[in-house]
Amino acid sequence: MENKKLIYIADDEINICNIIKSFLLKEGYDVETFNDGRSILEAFNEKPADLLVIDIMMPEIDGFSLCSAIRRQSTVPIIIVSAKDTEPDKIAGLTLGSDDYLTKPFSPMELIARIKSIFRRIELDKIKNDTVQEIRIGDIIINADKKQAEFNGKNIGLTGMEFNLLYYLAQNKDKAVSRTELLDKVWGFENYVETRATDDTIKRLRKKLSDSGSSLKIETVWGFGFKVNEKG
Amino acid sequence: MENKKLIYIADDEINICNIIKSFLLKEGYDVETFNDGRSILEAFNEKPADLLVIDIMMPEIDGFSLCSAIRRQSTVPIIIVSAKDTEPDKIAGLTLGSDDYLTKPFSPMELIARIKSIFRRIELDKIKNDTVQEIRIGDIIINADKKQAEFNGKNIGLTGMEFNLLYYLAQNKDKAVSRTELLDKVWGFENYVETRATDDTIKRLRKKLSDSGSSLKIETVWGFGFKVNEKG
DNA sequence: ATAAATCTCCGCAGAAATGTGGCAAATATA
DNA sequence: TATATTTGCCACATTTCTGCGGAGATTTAT
Repeated sequence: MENKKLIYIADDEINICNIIKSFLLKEGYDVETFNDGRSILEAFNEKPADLLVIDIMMPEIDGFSLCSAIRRQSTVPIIIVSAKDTEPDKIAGLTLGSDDYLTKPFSPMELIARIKSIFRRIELDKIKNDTVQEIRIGDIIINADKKQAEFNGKNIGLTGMEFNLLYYLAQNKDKAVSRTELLDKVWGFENYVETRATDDTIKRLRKKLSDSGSSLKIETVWGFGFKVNEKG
Repeated sequence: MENKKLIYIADDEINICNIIKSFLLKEGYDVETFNDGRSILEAFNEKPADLLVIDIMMPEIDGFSLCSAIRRQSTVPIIIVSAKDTEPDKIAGLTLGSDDYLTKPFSPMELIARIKSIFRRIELDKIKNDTVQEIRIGDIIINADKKQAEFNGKNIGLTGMEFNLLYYLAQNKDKAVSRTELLDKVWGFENYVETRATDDTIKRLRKKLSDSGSSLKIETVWGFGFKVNEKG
Protein backbone atom coordinates (compact mmCIF):
# COMPACT_ATOMS: atom_id res chain seq x y z
CA MET A 1 0.00 0.00 0.00
CA GLU A 2 1.49 3.23 -1.17
CA ASN A 3 1.68 6.11 1.27
CA LYS A 4 -0.28 9.25 0.77
CA LYS A 5 1.42 11.58 -1.66
CA LEU A 6 2.85 14.79 -0.27
CA ILE A 7 2.20 17.99 -2.18
CA TYR A 8 3.72 21.43 -1.50
CA ILE A 9 1.94 24.58 -2.58
CA ALA A 10 3.62 27.95 -2.88
CA ASP A 11 1.61 31.13 -3.52
CA ASP A 12 1.88 34.54 -1.94
CA GLU A 13 -1.89 34.80 -1.72
CA ILE A 14 -2.80 32.86 1.36
CA ASN A 15 -6.39 32.40 0.20
CA ILE A 16 -5.32 30.68 -2.97
CA CYS A 17 -3.12 28.34 -0.98
CA ASN A 18 -5.96 27.44 1.31
CA ILE A 19 -8.46 26.83 -1.43
CA ILE A 20 -6.11 24.53 -3.30
CA LYS A 21 -5.12 22.85 -0.06
CA SER A 22 -8.69 22.07 0.91
CA PHE A 23 -9.38 20.45 -2.46
CA LEU A 24 -6.21 18.39 -2.38
CA LEU A 25 -6.88 17.25 1.17
CA LYS A 26 -10.30 16.06 0.09
CA GLU A 27 -8.58 14.01 -2.60
CA GLY A 28 -6.50 12.30 0.04
CA TYR A 29 -3.17 14.04 -0.42
CA ASP A 30 -0.96 15.39 2.34
CA VAL A 31 -0.47 19.09 1.79
CA GLU A 32 1.78 21.85 3.08
CA THR A 33 1.61 25.47 1.99
CA PHE A 34 4.22 28.20 1.69
CA ASN A 35 3.99 31.89 0.83
CA ASP A 36 7.30 32.57 -0.84
CA GLY A 37 9.87 30.84 -2.99
CA ARG A 38 12.60 30.55 -0.41
CA SER A 39 10.58 28.76 2.25
CA ILE A 40 9.27 26.08 -0.12
CA LEU A 41 12.80 25.48 -1.41
CA GLU A 42 14.13 25.08 2.10
CA ALA A 43 11.29 22.80 3.06
CA PHE A 44 11.87 20.71 -0.06
CA ASN A 45 15.55 20.33 0.76
CA GLU A 46 14.61 19.28 4.25
CA LYS A 47 11.86 16.90 3.20
CA PRO A 48 11.20 16.22 -0.51
CA ALA A 49 7.58 16.29 -1.66
CA ASP A 50 6.00 14.19 -4.40
CA LEU A 51 4.76 17.21 -6.36
CA LEU A 52 4.97 21.00 -6.24
CA VAL A 53 2.33 23.56 -7.20
CA ILE A 54 3.96 26.97 -7.46
CA ASP A 55 3.01 30.49 -8.43
CA ILE A 56 5.25 32.68 -10.61
CA MET A 57 5.03 35.95 -8.76
CA MET A 58 6.33 35.38 -5.29
CA PRO A 59 8.60 37.25 -2.87
CA GLU A 60 12.20 36.17 -2.28
CA ILE A 61 12.49 33.74 -5.15
CA ASP A 62 10.17 33.87 -8.15
CA GLY A 63 8.55 30.77 -9.64
CA PHE A 64 10.78 30.55 -12.71
CA SER A 65 13.99 30.66 -10.69
CA LEU A 66 12.53 28.25 -8.19
CA CYS A 67 11.61 25.87 -10.97
CA SER A 68 15.11 25.74 -12.41
CA ALA A 69 16.68 25.55 -8.96
CA ILE A 70 14.57 22.53 -8.07
CA ARG A 71 15.12 20.91 -11.43
CA ARG A 72 18.87 21.05 -10.93
CA GLN A 73 18.62 18.71 -8.02
CA SER A 74 15.41 16.74 -8.37
CA THR A 75 13.03 15.15 -10.82
CA VAL A 76 9.98 16.04 -8.74
CA PRO A 77 7.00 17.05 -10.89
CA ILE A 78 6.18 20.77 -10.85
CA ILE A 79 2.97 22.52 -11.82
CA ILE A 80 3.13 26.26 -12.32
CA VAL A 81 0.00 28.25 -11.57
CA SER A 82 0.06 31.85 -12.62
CA ALA A 83 -1.96 34.94 -13.53
CA LYS A 84 0.50 35.50 -16.36
CA ASP A 85 -1.30 33.98 -19.30
CA THR A 86 0.79 35.05 -22.26
CA GLU A 87 2.33 32.51 -24.56
CA PRO A 88 5.96 33.44 -23.76
CA ASP A 89 5.27 33.00 -20.05
CA LYS A 90 3.77 29.56 -20.55
CA ILE A 91 6.60 28.49 -22.80
CA ALA A 92 9.19 29.82 -20.39
CA GLY A 93 7.63 27.93 -17.52
CA LEU A 94 7.35 24.67 -19.43
CA THR A 95 10.85 25.01 -20.83
CA LEU A 96 12.44 25.69 -17.47
CA GLY A 97 11.33 22.33 -16.25
CA SER A 98 7.72 22.46 -15.13
CA ASP A 99 5.38 19.64 -16.06
CA ASP A 100 2.32 21.82 -16.51
CA TYR A 101 1.27 25.45 -16.57
CA LEU A 102 -2.19 26.60 -15.51
CA THR A 103 -3.44 30.16 -15.71
CA LYS A 104 -5.48 31.79 -12.99
CA PRO A 105 -8.28 31.68 -12.42
CA PHE A 106 -8.39 27.93 -12.80
CA SER A 107 -10.76 25.18 -11.81
CA PRO A 108 -9.57 23.21 -8.77
CA MET A 109 -11.03 20.09 -10.33
CA GLU A 110 -8.91 20.61 -13.41
CA LEU A 111 -5.84 21.06 -11.25
CA ILE A 112 -6.60 17.77 -9.55
CA ALA A 113 -7.14 16.02 -12.87
CA ARG A 114 -3.79 17.32 -14.07
CA ILE A 115 -2.03 16.26 -10.89
CA LYS A 116 -3.45 12.79 -11.25
CA SER A 117 -2.43 12.71 -14.88
CA ILE A 118 1.18 13.46 -13.92
CA PHE A 119 1.22 10.81 -11.22
CA ARG A 120 -0.23 8.34 -13.69
CA ARG A 121 2.48 9.20 -16.21
CA ILE A 122 5.14 8.45 -13.60
CA GLU A 123 3.46 5.15 -12.78
CA LEU A 124 3.20 4.22 -16.45
CA ASP A 125 6.89 4.93 -16.95
CA LYS A 126 7.75 2.86 -13.93
CA ILE A 127 5.86 -0.27 -14.88
CA LYS A 128 6.19 0.11 -18.61
CA ASN A 129 8.04 -3.09 -19.32
CA ASP A 130 6.10 -5.24 -16.92
CA THR A 131 2.68 -4.78 -18.39
CA VAL A 132 1.43 -7.63 -20.50
CA GLN A 133 -1.41 -7.08 -22.85
CA GLU A 134 -3.58 -10.13 -22.83
CA ILE A 135 -7.20 -11.23 -22.88
CA ARG A 136 -8.37 -14.32 -21.06
CA ILE A 137 -11.25 -16.23 -22.56
CA GLY A 138 -12.21 -19.58 -21.11
CA ASP A 139 -8.98 -21.54 -20.74
CA ILE A 140 -7.24 -19.59 -23.48
CA ILE A 141 -4.96 -16.61 -23.05
CA ILE A 142 -4.71 -14.30 -26.04
CA ASN A 143 -1.54 -12.24 -26.04
CA ALA A 144 -1.62 -9.31 -28.45
CA ASP A 145 2.09 -8.52 -28.07
CA LYS A 146 3.23 -12.01 -28.86
CA LYS A 147 0.47 -12.34 -31.42
CA GLN A 148 -0.29 -15.80 -30.18
CA ALA A 149 -2.95 -17.64 -28.19
CA GLU A 150 -1.97 -20.02 -25.41
CA PHE A 151 -3.57 -22.98 -23.68
CA ASN A 152 -1.81 -24.15 -20.53
CA GLY A 153 1.03 -21.76 -21.36
CA LYS A 154 1.57 -23.44 -24.71
CA ASN A 155 1.22 -21.65 -28.02
CA ILE A 156 -1.52 -23.24 -30.10
CA GLY A 157 -0.02 -21.94 -33.35
CA LEU A 158 -2.67 -19.77 -34.91
CA THR A 159 -2.09 -18.12 -38.26
CA GLY A 160 -2.53 -14.37 -38.70
CA MET A 161 -6.17 -14.50 -39.79
CA GLU A 162 -7.06 -17.07 -37.18
CA PHE A 163 -5.46 -14.99 -34.49
CA ASN A 164 -7.14 -11.78 -35.60
CA LEU A 165 -10.50 -13.50 -35.73
CA LEU A 166 -10.19 -15.03 -32.28
CA TYR A 167 -8.88 -11.75 -30.91
CA TYR A 168 -11.86 -9.88 -32.29
CA LEU A 169 -14.34 -12.39 -30.95
CA ALA A 170 -12.64 -12.28 -27.56
CA GLN A 171 -12.82 -8.51 -27.48
CA ASN A 172 -16.55 -8.92 -28.02
CA LYS A 173 -16.96 -11.86 -25.71
CA ASP A 174 -20.47 -12.90 -24.72
CA LYS A 175 -21.73 -10.91 -27.68
CA ALA A 176 -22.80 -12.35 -31.00
CA VAL A 177 -20.81 -10.98 -33.91
CA SER A 178 -22.26 -11.05 -37.43
CA ARG A 179 -20.36 -12.34 -40.43
CA THR A 180 -20.65 -8.94 -42.05
CA GLU A 181 -19.04 -7.32 -39.04
CA LEU A 182 -16.23 -9.84 -39.08
CA LEU A 183 -15.59 -9.30 -42.76
CA ASP A 184 -15.50 -5.58 -42.17
CA LYS A 185 -13.39 -5.47 -39.01
CA VAL A 186 -11.13 -8.49 -39.39
CA TRP A 187 -10.81 -8.90 -43.12
CA GLY A 188 -11.15 -5.20 -43.96
CA PHE A 189 -13.54 -3.69 -46.44
CA GLU A 190 -11.05 -3.51 -49.27
CA ASN A 191 -11.18 -7.28 -49.50
CA TYR A 192 -13.86 -8.79 -51.65
CA VAL A 193 -14.32 -12.24 -50.26
CA GLU A 194 -17.24 -14.55 -49.88
CA THR A 195 -19.11 -14.48 -46.63
CA ARG A 196 -18.20 -18.13 -46.32
CA ALA A 197 -14.57 -17.22 -45.81
CA THR A 198 -15.38 -16.55 -42.18
CA ASP A 199 -16.70 -20.08 -41.84
CA ASP A 200 -13.43 -21.47 -43.10
CA THR A 201 -11.33 -19.60 -40.63
CA ILE A 202 -13.76 -20.45 -37.85
CA LYS A 203 -13.46 -24.09 -38.83
CA ARG A 204 -9.69 -24.04 -38.59
CA LEU A 205 -9.80 -22.10 -35.39
CA ARG A 206 -12.11 -24.66 -33.81
CA LYS A 207 -9.85 -27.46 -34.91
CA LYS A 208 -6.71 -25.91 -33.47
CA LEU A 209 -8.50 -25.09 -30.25
CA SER A 210 -9.76 -28.63 -29.78
CA ASP A 211 -6.47 -30.18 -30.96
CA SER A 212 -4.63 -28.15 -28.34
CA GLY A 213 -6.82 -29.64 -25.63
CA SER A 214 -8.69 -26.45 -24.88
CA SER A 215 -12.38 -26.70 -24.15
CA LEU A 216 -13.14 -23.25 -25.51
CA LYS A 217 -16.04 -23.42 -27.92
CA ILE A 218 -16.95 -20.95 -30.60
CA GLU A 219 -20.71 -20.89 -30.71
CA THR A 220 -22.68 -20.57 -33.92
CA VAL A 221 -25.46 -18.02 -33.86
CA TRP A 222 -27.71 -19.43 -36.47
CA GLY A 223 -28.41 -17.17 -39.43
CA PHE A 224 -26.17 -14.44 -37.98
CA GLY A 225 -22.62 -15.16 -36.98
CA PHE A 226 -20.52 -16.39 -34.05
CA LYS A 227 -19.85 -15.85 -30.36
CA VAL A 228 -17.41 -16.91 -27.66
CA ASN A 229 -18.33 -16.94 -23.99
CA GLU A 230 -16.13 -15.64 -21.19
CA LYS A 231 -16.28 -18.92 -19.32
CA GLY A 232 -15.51 -21.61 -21.86
CA MET B 1 20.74 4.47 -30.92
CA GLU B 2 17.82 6.77 -30.06
CA ASN B 3 16.21 7.97 -33.25
CA LYS B 4 14.06 10.94 -34.01
CA LYS B 5 10.82 10.76 -32.11
CA LEU B 6 7.76 9.74 -34.09
CA ILE B 7 4.53 11.66 -33.52
CA TYR B 8 1.07 10.81 -34.87
CA ILE B 9 -1.55 13.50 -35.29
CA ALA B 10 -5.28 12.81 -35.70
CA ASP B 11 -7.71 15.59 -36.57
CA ASP B 12 -10.55 15.58 -39.07
CA GLU B 13 -9.58 19.05 -40.24
CA ILE B 14 -6.76 18.44 -42.65
CA ASN B 15 -5.53 22.01 -42.31
CA ILE B 16 -5.04 21.66 -38.58
CA CYS B 17 -3.09 18.47 -39.16
CA ASN B 18 -0.84 20.17 -41.66
CA ILE B 19 -0.17 23.21 -39.50
CA ILE B 20 0.78 21.11 -36.50
CA LYS B 21 2.79 18.81 -38.71
CA SER B 22 4.86 21.62 -40.21
CA PHE B 23 5.75 22.95 -36.77
CA LEU B 24 6.71 19.55 -35.43
CA LEU B 25 8.79 18.78 -38.51
CA LYS B 26 10.68 22.02 -37.96
CA GLU B 27 11.42 20.82 -34.44
CA GLY B 28 12.98 17.69 -35.83
CA TYR B 29 10.24 15.18 -35.15
CA ASP B 30 8.99 12.57 -37.58
CA VAL B 31 5.28 13.11 -38.13
CA GLU B 32 2.39 11.22 -39.65
CA THR B 33 -1.17 12.55 -39.84
CA PHE B 34 -4.57 10.86 -39.83
CA ASN B 35 -8.09 12.15 -40.28
CA ASP B 36 -10.14 9.77 -38.20
CA GLY B 37 -9.85 7.73 -35.06
CA ARG B 38 -9.74 4.33 -36.63
CA SER B 39 -6.86 4.95 -39.01
CA ILE B 40 -4.56 6.28 -36.29
CA LEU B 41 -5.39 3.29 -34.10
CA GLU B 42 -4.60 0.87 -36.90
CA ALA B 43 -1.37 2.68 -37.70
CA PHE B 44 -0.39 2.63 -34.05
CA ASN B 45 -0.91 -1.11 -33.83
CA GLU B 46 1.23 -1.59 -36.90
CA LYS B 47 3.94 0.84 -35.84
CA PRO B 48 3.85 2.44 -32.38
CA ALA B 49 4.58 6.17 -32.19
CA ASP B 50 6.33 8.01 -29.36
CA LEU B 51 3.47 10.46 -28.82
CA LEU B 52 -0.07 11.06 -30.08
CA VAL B 53 -1.85 14.37 -30.64
CA ILE B 54 -5.57 13.74 -31.08
CA ASP B 55 -8.74 15.72 -31.55
CA ILE B 56 -11.93 14.86 -29.71
CA MET B 57 -14.43 15.17 -32.51
CA MET B 58 -13.50 12.74 -35.22
CA PRO B 59 -15.30 10.31 -37.52
CA GLU B 60 -15.26 6.56 -36.86
CA ILE B 61 -13.81 6.66 -33.35
CA ASP B 62 -13.97 9.78 -31.19
CA GLY B 63 -10.99 11.04 -29.24
CA PHE B 64 -12.21 9.92 -25.82
CA SER B 65 -12.81 6.33 -26.94
CA LEU B 66 -9.54 6.34 -28.81
CA CYS B 67 -7.73 7.55 -25.73
CA SER B 68 -9.02 4.75 -23.54
CA ALA B 69 -8.53 2.17 -26.28
CA ILE B 70 -4.89 3.13 -26.65
CA ARG B 71 -4.39 3.32 -22.92
CA ARG B 72 -5.57 -0.26 -22.56
CA GLN B 73 -2.61 -1.44 -24.55
CA SER B 74 0.12 1.16 -24.35
CA THR B 75 1.74 3.76 -22.14
CA VAL B 76 2.35 6.13 -25.05
CA PRO B 77 1.82 9.79 -24.08
CA ILE B 78 -1.34 11.36 -25.49
CA ILE B 79 -2.19 15.04 -25.91
CA ILE B 80 -5.81 15.91 -26.58
CA VAL B 81 -6.49 18.99 -28.66
CA SER B 82 -10.10 20.09 -28.79
CA ALA B 83 -12.51 22.92 -29.40
CA LYS B 84 -14.47 21.70 -26.39
CA ASP B 85 -13.18 23.95 -23.62
CA THR B 86 -15.50 23.20 -20.73
CA GLU B 87 -14.19 21.92 -17.44
CA PRO B 88 -15.98 18.54 -17.64
CA ASP B 89 -14.49 17.92 -21.06
CA LYS B 90 -10.99 18.66 -19.87
CA ILE B 91 -11.39 16.53 -16.79
CA ALA B 92 -12.86 13.68 -18.82
CA GLY B 93 -9.96 13.79 -21.22
CA LEU B 94 -7.32 13.90 -18.53
CA THR B 95 -9.02 11.19 -16.52
CA LEU B 96 -9.34 8.81 -19.47
CA GLY B 97 -5.61 8.72 -19.80
CA SER B 98 -4.38 11.73 -21.71
CA ASP B 99 -1.28 13.54 -20.52
CA ASP B 100 -2.44 17.00 -21.51
CA TYR B 101 -5.49 18.79 -22.85
CA LEU B 102 -5.22 21.89 -25.01
CA THR B 103 -8.16 23.90 -26.26
CA LYS B 104 -8.41 25.27 -29.76
CA PRO B 105 -7.28 27.67 -30.90
CA PHE B 106 -3.92 27.03 -29.36
CA SER B 107 -0.42 28.29 -29.95
CA PRO B 108 1.77 25.81 -31.83
CA MET B 109 4.71 26.94 -29.78
CA GLU B 110 2.86 26.05 -26.60
CA LEU B 111 2.03 22.63 -28.01
CA ILE B 112 5.70 22.08 -28.73
CA ALA B 113 6.69 23.22 -25.25
CA ARG B 114 4.17 20.80 -23.76
CA ILE B 115 5.38 17.95 -25.94
CA LYS B 116 8.94 18.60 -24.86
CA SER B 117 7.82 18.77 -21.26
CA ILE B 118 6.26 15.33 -21.54
CA PHE B 119 9.33 13.83 -23.21
CA ARG B 120 11.47 15.38 -20.49
CA ARG B 121 9.25 13.85 -17.81
CA ILE B 122 9.68 10.44 -19.41
CA GLU B 123 13.45 10.92 -19.58
CA LEU B 124 13.55 11.96 -15.93
CA ASP B 125 11.61 8.85 -14.98
CA LYS B 126 13.75 6.65 -17.18
CA ILE B 127 17.03 7.73 -15.62
CA LYS B 128 15.70 6.69 -12.25
CA ASN B 129 14.61 3.31 -13.48
CA ASP B 130 17.07 1.70 -15.80
CA THR B 131 20.80 1.85 -16.23
CA VAL B 132 21.11 -1.65 -17.58
CA GLN B 133 23.63 -1.94 -20.37
CA GLU B 134 23.35 -5.68 -20.70
CA ILE B 135 20.41 -7.67 -21.95
CA ARG B 136 20.26 -11.44 -21.57
CA ILE B 137 18.19 -13.25 -24.12
CA GLY B 138 18.28 -17.01 -24.19
CA ASP B 139 21.94 -18.04 -24.06
CA ILE B 140 23.11 -14.73 -25.57
CA ILE B 141 24.33 -11.67 -23.71
CA ILE B 142 23.97 -8.38 -25.53
CA ASN B 143 26.30 -5.67 -24.34
CA ALA B 144 25.30 -2.18 -25.45
CA ASP B 145 28.57 -0.57 -24.33
CA LYS B 146 30.81 -2.95 -26.22
CA LYS B 147 28.27 -3.16 -29.01
CA GLN B 148 28.69 -6.87 -29.23
CA ALA B 149 26.74 -10.03 -28.51
CA GLU B 150 28.31 -12.95 -26.69
CA PHE B 151 27.66 -16.66 -26.44
CA ASN B 152 29.58 -18.49 -23.71
CA GLY B 153 31.58 -15.30 -23.14
CA LYS B 154 32.74 -15.29 -26.74
CA ASN B 155 31.94 -12.49 -29.17
CA ILE B 156 29.93 -13.81 -32.08
CA GLY B 157 31.09 -11.00 -34.38
CA LEU B 158 27.96 -9.19 -35.43
CA THR B 159 28.16 -6.27 -37.82
CA GLY B 160 26.62 -2.91 -36.96
CA MET B 161 23.24 -3.52 -38.53
CA GLU B 162 23.05 -7.04 -37.23
CA PHE B 163 23.81 -5.85 -33.72
CA ASN B 164 21.29 -3.01 -33.83
CA LEU B 165 18.60 -5.36 -35.07
CA LEU B 166 19.24 -8.00 -32.43
CA TYR B 167 19.44 -5.31 -29.77
CA TYR B 168 16.10 -3.87 -30.79
CA LEU B 169 14.44 -7.27 -30.86
CA ALA B 170 15.92 -8.06 -27.46
CA GLN B 171 14.61 -4.82 -26.01
CA ASN B 172 11.20 -5.95 -27.21
CA LYS B 173 11.62 -9.58 -26.25
CA ASP B 174 8.52 -11.74 -26.29
CA LYS B 175 6.85 -9.14 -28.45
CA ALA B 176 6.27 -9.38 -32.17
CA VAL B 177 7.90 -6.48 -34.02
CA SER B 178 6.70 -5.50 -37.48
CA ARG B 179 9.03 -4.94 -40.41
CA THR B 180 7.79 -1.37 -40.65
CA GLU B 181 8.75 -0.73 -37.06
CA LEU B 182 12.18 -2.23 -37.61
CA LEU B 183 12.77 -0.11 -40.68
CA ASP B 184 11.79 2.97 -38.74
CA LYS B 185 13.57 2.30 -35.49
CA VAL B 186 16.63 0.36 -36.61
CA TRP B 187 17.26 1.53 -40.14
CA GLY B 188 15.93 5.06 -39.58
CA PHE B 189 13.28 7.03 -41.35
CA GLU B 190 15.62 8.81 -43.74
CA ASN B 191 16.66 5.54 -45.32
CA TYR B 192 14.45 4.30 -48.08
CA VAL B 193 15.18 0.62 -48.32
CA GLU B 194 13.17 -2.33 -49.44
CA THR B 195 11.08 -4.01 -46.78
CA ARG B 196 12.98 -7.16 -47.54
CA ALA B 197 16.19 -5.60 -46.29
CA THR B 198 15.09 -6.67 -42.83
CA ASP B 199 14.87 -10.25 -44.02
CA ASP B 200 18.44 -10.10 -45.24
CA THR B 201 19.83 -8.94 -41.96
CA ILE B 202 17.68 -11.45 -40.11
CA LYS B 203 19.06 -14.15 -42.36
CA ARG B 204 22.67 -13.23 -41.54
CA LEU B 205 21.87 -12.84 -37.88
CA ARG B 206 20.35 -16.31 -37.74
CA LYS B 207 23.39 -17.78 -39.44
CA LYS B 208 25.87 -16.19 -37.06
CA LEU B 209 23.80 -17.22 -34.08
CA SER B 210 23.63 -20.82 -35.15
CA ASP B 211 27.29 -20.88 -36.29
CA SER B 212 28.34 -19.64 -32.86
CA GLY B 213 26.61 -22.60 -31.25
CA SER B 214 23.84 -20.57 -29.66
CA SER B 215 20.37 -22.02 -29.66
CA LEU B 216 18.65 -18.65 -29.75
CA LYS B 217 16.02 -18.61 -32.46
CA ILE B 218 14.53 -15.58 -34.15
CA GLU B 219 10.92 -16.47 -34.84
CA THR B 220 9.06 -15.39 -37.95
CA VAL B 221 5.65 -13.88 -37.31
CA TRP B 222 3.97 -14.61 -40.58
CA GLY B 223 2.66 -11.58 -42.45
CA PHE B 224 4.01 -9.24 -39.79
CA GLY B 225 7.60 -9.41 -38.66
CA PHE B 226 9.86 -11.13 -36.16
CA LYS B 227 10.21 -11.96 -32.50
CA VAL B 228 12.73 -13.35 -30.03
CA ASN B 229 11.70 -15.07 -26.83
CA GLU B 230 13.30 -14.50 -23.46
CA LYS B 231 14.02 -18.17 -22.97
CA GLY B 232 15.73 -19.20 -26.20
C1' DA C 1 -42.35 -35.53 -41.29
C1' DT C 2 -40.62 -33.16 -45.10
C1' DA C 3 -38.54 -29.46 -47.48
C1' DA C 4 -35.65 -25.50 -47.37
C1' DA C 5 -32.09 -23.02 -45.55
C1' DT C 6 -27.88 -22.86 -43.23
C1' DC C 7 -23.75 -24.62 -41.46
C1' DT C 8 -19.53 -27.89 -41.12
C1' DC C 9 -16.03 -30.46 -43.08
C1' DC C 10 -12.77 -32.17 -46.79
C1' DG C 11 -9.36 -31.60 -50.23
C1' DC C 12 -7.23 -28.63 -53.37
C1' DA C 13 -4.83 -25.08 -55.88
C1' DG C 14 -3.61 -20.36 -56.43
C1' DA C 15 -1.56 -16.67 -54.05
C1' DA C 16 1.23 -14.54 -50.87
C1' DA C 17 5.15 -14.49 -47.81
C1' DT C 18 9.47 -16.14 -46.56
C1' DG C 19 14.14 -18.58 -47.04
C1' DT C 20 18.41 -19.11 -49.75
C1' DG C 21 22.43 -18.29 -52.48
C1' DG C 22 24.72 -15.22 -55.42
C1' DC C 23 26.03 -10.59 -56.92
C1' DA C 24 27.62 -5.88 -56.79
C1' DA C 25 27.96 -1.20 -54.98
C1' DA C 26 29.45 1.20 -51.07
C1' DT C 27 32.39 1.42 -47.18
C1' DA C 28 36.08 0.38 -44.34
C1' DT C 29 40.86 -1.48 -43.82
C1' DA C 30 45.57 -2.44 -44.79
C1' DT D 1 45.73 1.24 -54.41
C1' DA D 2 44.40 -3.26 -53.36
C1' DT D 3 41.71 -6.10 -50.32
C1' DA D 4 38.15 -7.34 -47.29
C1' DT D 5 33.75 -6.42 -45.24
C1' DT D 6 29.22 -4.91 -45.15
C1' DT D 7 24.77 -4.56 -46.90
C1' DG D 8 21.08 -4.02 -50.10
C1' DC D 9 18.97 -6.26 -53.99
C1' DC D 10 17.51 -9.89 -57.14
C1' DA D 11 15.90 -14.45 -58.77
C1' DC D 12 14.39 -18.72 -57.62
C1' DA D 13 12.89 -22.39 -54.37
C1' DT D 14 10.06 -23.42 -50.64
C1' DT D 15 6.77 -22.87 -47.20
C1' DT D 16 2.45 -21.35 -45.56
C1' DC D 17 -1.92 -19.47 -45.89
C1' DT D 18 -6.57 -19.03 -47.35
C1' DG D 19 -10.64 -18.96 -50.30
C1' DC D 20 -13.57 -22.03 -52.88
C1' DG D 21 -16.60 -25.83 -54.56
C1' DG D 22 -19.12 -29.46 -53.14
C1' DA D 23 -20.85 -33.26 -50.14
C1' DG D 24 -23.09 -34.21 -46.14
C1' DA D 25 -24.94 -32.82 -41.50
C1' DT D 26 -27.78 -29.84 -38.78
C1' DT D 27 -31.35 -26.59 -37.83
C1' DT D 28 -35.62 -24.22 -38.88
C1' DA D 29 -40.06 -23.69 -40.89
C1' DT D 30 -44.34 -25.49 -42.75
